[in-house]
Amino acid sequence: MNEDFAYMVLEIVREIPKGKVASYSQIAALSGYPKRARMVGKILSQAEYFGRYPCHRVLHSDGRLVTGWEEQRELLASEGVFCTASGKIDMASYQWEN
DNA sequence: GAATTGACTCCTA
DNA sequence: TTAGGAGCCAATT
Repeated sequence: MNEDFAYMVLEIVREIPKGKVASYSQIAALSGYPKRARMVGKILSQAEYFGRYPCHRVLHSDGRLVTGWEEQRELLASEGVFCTASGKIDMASYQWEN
C-alpha cells in the first residue's frame, strides 16, 4: 500500500474538529486519491489500533454510520453529533468543511 | 498470479 | 425506504 496515502489520511482525520464529521470519499479526495474510499476504511480500522485518531468522525457519504461499527453512534453522541429519526447523521449541519 | 474480501460510492428500480 | 449491480483498489488466501 502507498504509505504516503495512509499517512495523509490519518493527518486529515486528525484535523476533523470536535462536533464535525467527514465521509470516506471526502477524505480520500483530500488525500489525493478520490477512488480509494475503501482504503480509507481499511486504514481507519487500523488507526483504531494506533489509538489517537478520531476515526469515529468518519462516515459514509450519505451520512450513514459505518457498517459493522455500532459503537460509533455513542461516540458521536458524546461529542454533540446526533442521528436523525431514520438512523442517519444530520450531515447538513455536521459535515466538516475543510 | 487468480480469486476473494471489505469500516466504500454511485446508479437504477 | 430497501435491494441489486457495477466500479473501485489494496490486502489476503
